[in-house]
Amino acid sequence: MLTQSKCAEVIIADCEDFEPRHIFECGQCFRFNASDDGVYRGVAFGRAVELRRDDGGVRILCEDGDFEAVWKDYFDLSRDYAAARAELCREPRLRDAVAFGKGIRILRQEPWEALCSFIISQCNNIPRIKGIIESLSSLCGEKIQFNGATYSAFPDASRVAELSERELASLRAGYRTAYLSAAARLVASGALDLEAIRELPTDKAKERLLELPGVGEKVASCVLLFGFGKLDAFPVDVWMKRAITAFFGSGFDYRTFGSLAGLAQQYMFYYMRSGK
DNA sequence: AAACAGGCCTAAA
DNA sequence: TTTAGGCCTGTT
Repeated sequence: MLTQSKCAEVIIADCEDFEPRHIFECGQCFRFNASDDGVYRGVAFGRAVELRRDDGGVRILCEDGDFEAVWKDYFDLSRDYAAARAELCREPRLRDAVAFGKGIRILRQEPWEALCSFIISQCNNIPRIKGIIESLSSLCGEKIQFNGATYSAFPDASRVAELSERELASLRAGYRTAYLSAAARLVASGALDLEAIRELPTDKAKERLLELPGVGEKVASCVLLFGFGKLDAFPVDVWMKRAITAFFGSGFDYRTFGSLAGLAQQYMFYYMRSGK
C-alpha cells in the first residue's frame, strides 16, 4: 500500500558552520525537535528530514532528490558563514556571542509558515508556540511518511482560512487566533501576495507586512529575516533589548552590521537566551 | 494567587 | 511620539 521511496543521505563533512543544535535551538524555527539520541527531525516545504551528528560530520537524511530541491536552500548552504563570522567579529563586542553560536545558520523558511509562527509567538513561550503550531499542522496539514515516522506539513493559507470557529478555538491560541485567521484569508484570497513581497526591498516589504492585523515591528522583522532571508532585517524583542543594553549600552544602531544585521541579531539573541 | 511569557492595538497625553 | 492597559492561555 505504502510505496517505499528511496532515501538519500548527504554528509556535511566540514560542519564548523553547521551545528544542528544551534540551528534548531537558537529560536528561529519551531518545528524541529531532538529525540533522546540527539537526532533532529522536522518538516519544511511539505518534506521531512532527519539530521544527526557523528564523527564524520552532520548526516542529512531525506527523500531522494529533496536535498537539491529543498534542503540545500533551506539550510542556506551557499552562504559562507565563516566569512560572515569574520566580518561580524570586526566588532569586538560581538565576539563572545559569535563564538558561542558558531554553527548557526539562518534557515530559509517558507514565508507563510514564518508569518503564522511569529504571529503566534507574540507574548508567548516557546513550548506553547511549538504546541500551537503542531496542533495547527496536525489539524489540517498534509500527512507525510518518512523513515517510519509520520509528520504533518504546515498547512497552506487556504486550508487555514477554511477552518471553523470551533477548529480554530481548539488551537488554544487566544487572541492570536483572529490575527492568524485574517492573515490566512488575505493570503488565500490573493489580497496579500507573499511572493511579491519577497521581491521588494526590505523597508518596503516591511511596510506591507505591517498592514496585517497583529503584525508589528518585531513580527514583521522576523518574517523578513526567517521567511524571506532578508538578512538586513533586525528583530528586536525583550531579549534583544537586554542584549543590546548588555553588549552595547546606548547609541546602538543595527545598521552598522549592514547586510549581516539579522545574523548578528541571532548570535546576540541566542547568547542572551543561554544566560551567559 | 498573581505575575509573567520572544507583542500588538487602542486611547490618551 | 511616547506611554499605559488590556488581551487569551498556560505555567510557575
